[in-house]
Amino acid sequence: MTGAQRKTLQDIADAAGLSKAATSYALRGLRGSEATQARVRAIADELGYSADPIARALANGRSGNVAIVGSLRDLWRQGLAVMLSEGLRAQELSSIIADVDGSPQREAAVLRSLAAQRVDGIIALPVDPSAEYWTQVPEQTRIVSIGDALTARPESESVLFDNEYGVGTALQHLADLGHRTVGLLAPTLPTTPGRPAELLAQSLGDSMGLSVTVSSSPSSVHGAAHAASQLLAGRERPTALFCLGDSIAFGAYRAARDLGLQVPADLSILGFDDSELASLVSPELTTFGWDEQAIVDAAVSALTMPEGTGTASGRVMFRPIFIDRESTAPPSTPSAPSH
Amino acid sequence: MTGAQRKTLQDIADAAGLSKAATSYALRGLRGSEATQARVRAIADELGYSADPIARALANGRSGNVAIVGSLRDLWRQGLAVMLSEGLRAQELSSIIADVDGSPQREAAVLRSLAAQRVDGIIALPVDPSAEYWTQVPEQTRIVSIGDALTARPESESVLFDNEYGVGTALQHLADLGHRTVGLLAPTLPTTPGRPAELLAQSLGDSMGLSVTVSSSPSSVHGAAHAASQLLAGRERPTALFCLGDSIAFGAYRAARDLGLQVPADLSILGFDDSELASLVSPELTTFGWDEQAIVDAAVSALTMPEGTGTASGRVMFRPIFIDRESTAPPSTPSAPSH
DNA sequence: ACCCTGTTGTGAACCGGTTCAATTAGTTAC
DNA sequence: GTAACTAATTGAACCGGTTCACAACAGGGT
Repeated sequence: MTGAQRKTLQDIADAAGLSKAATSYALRGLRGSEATQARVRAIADELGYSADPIARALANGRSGNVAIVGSLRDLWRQGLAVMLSEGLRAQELSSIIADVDGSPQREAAVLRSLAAQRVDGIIALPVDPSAEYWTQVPEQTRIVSIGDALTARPESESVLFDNEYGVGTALQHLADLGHRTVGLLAPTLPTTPGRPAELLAQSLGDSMGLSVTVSSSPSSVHGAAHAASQLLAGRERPTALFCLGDSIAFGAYRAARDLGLQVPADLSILGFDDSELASLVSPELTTFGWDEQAIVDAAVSALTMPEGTGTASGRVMFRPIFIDRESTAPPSTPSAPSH
Repeated sequence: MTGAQRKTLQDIADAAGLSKAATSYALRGLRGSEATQARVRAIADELGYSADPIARALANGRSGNVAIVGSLRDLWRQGLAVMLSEGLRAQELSSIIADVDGSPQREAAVLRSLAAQRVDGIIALPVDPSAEYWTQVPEQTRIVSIGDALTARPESESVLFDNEYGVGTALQHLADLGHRTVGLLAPTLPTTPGRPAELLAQSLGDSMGLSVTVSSSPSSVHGAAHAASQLLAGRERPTALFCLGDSIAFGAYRAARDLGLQVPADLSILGFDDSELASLVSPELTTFGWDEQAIVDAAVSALTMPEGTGTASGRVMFRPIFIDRESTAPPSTPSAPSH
């Protein structure tokens, strides 16, 4: 039934008694009288015409598809990737999702292969934001990075997270509850030198009189459980755990359960990146959420925005939203003075 | 630094002292002597040439990108979508992910808009597999559907799930434990008439002497909690709940907790679609898992496979894998005879 | 009338590949 | 030595749009 041949620009031109050129201009409203434009437009959608994106892409040099690259291991990023793809689709852009699985080597490789694909934009959830390889992609390919700015590419735009605010409120919350020693579980991000969040936590903790022990953990529930139990097995057991990622927090729950610790009575757990499951586990996880849709919109519009519009600095910052649920409480034993 | 202009086919031709045509053939190994082919190939990658996918697409009429459409609400499908996108990328195919959010109307609309995009393949996780609108997409666009075959498009290939086996093992497991009345929570899928799983459960349950009450539930944790508590509030409270989807199962946990029921002592819960979180909740969820990678590979190869290769029927079937954890147990009170 | 400017419309070239039909070179056969 | 056939190579057309440079024509001003 769908046997009708695709209509081409020439078909419309013929039907309108105009040249290809005039028709092309008219359809895009670039030239010709109002009357002609309307007439051509009418004919076009009467015949069910729509321009072939491929031909158009070839002619004007842009492919119309962008890549979403980064480490998509955890649920949060995975969801974000899907939302981004959706958001781009709304702008008539196709997307390629490339999971680099947490490895800078793969990230570099993917970037290289992307060059051949002629993507005309990249949204990155960078594994290694300070890597040099980000300069390998041609300058005219716009890059928007989410989470961290690309140090090697200062002209690229970024959507940042206000970690200072997040870490600050988290530690303040714990300090207010009376905790004195807290453990911080940060995701393992290979090569990235100087993780801002950890450093922030150390200095902010200091100023609040908290002793913060930092430990890194894979983003998987199992890996995190392992990392958490090691942290809890230390001689000065922290009374609260601040987990940079809900998956890690879930791992911490498991570790607590394995060690026979009650949450939040014996151990407070604080998450990050509110997931749908956060309110499911028992006790419900106190965590930080994001306005994901806003983040996606910001990233998409940063990518599609004409040159240098928007914020002067080329960066937008989002604040996490504190969601106080049930997994934090004052420490049961007032943090003993050393031993 | 990356200032070098893109190499075009003509550049290679010049460097090799051949015509554009000869070069094109040689690069693809379609014509010319072995020697020439090798030489051209060498020159090409010495100059760092790679064919522009857009120009190629225009010339041979296929766009090289496929769409992944369907309801991507739950974590499982979301993860699958990302894996599919990855799998397609490995075959040099870009993908467009379109979430239709569970609405057949949106599904129809998305399909319509996809036609304009000239996708040359679709992988569907159909909301309404029996809808007529699947015939709207041109026949030459290959469709692979996952989960349900498209009744309106018998020629399309499908990757199916062996529900009979899954439901059978699930009910058998519950029957063996001594349960007599079980509730089935199936996801709400609007318009889909005659949900096979429900029917299956009814008849299989009959043959095992089980009384199965079917109820539908949204796939979100909250919605499911609501649906579950309604089911549990019925006068003949089931002693076990079989949830078609882990998210629903998590909702059931929450409902049980709200009602003060112990899992699995007072209520057994059985999930479906093993998620990473299944082993996290307490007690760990007994559920069914899938070999997702195999499913993805099957779908991708069904899409890329040349005409009519593969299974004669055009369908592959996967069996869920039973994962026995902690959330099922014999019913505490032997299922009372009515009241 | 005449020049100037501004708008509408046009043919042709172009984007970067693929493919057809025709030409040229290279073998083998008699 | 030449007919006969196969393999290598090529120019030109094509895919379906966009864009440039220029022609045709309108109205305004003096």
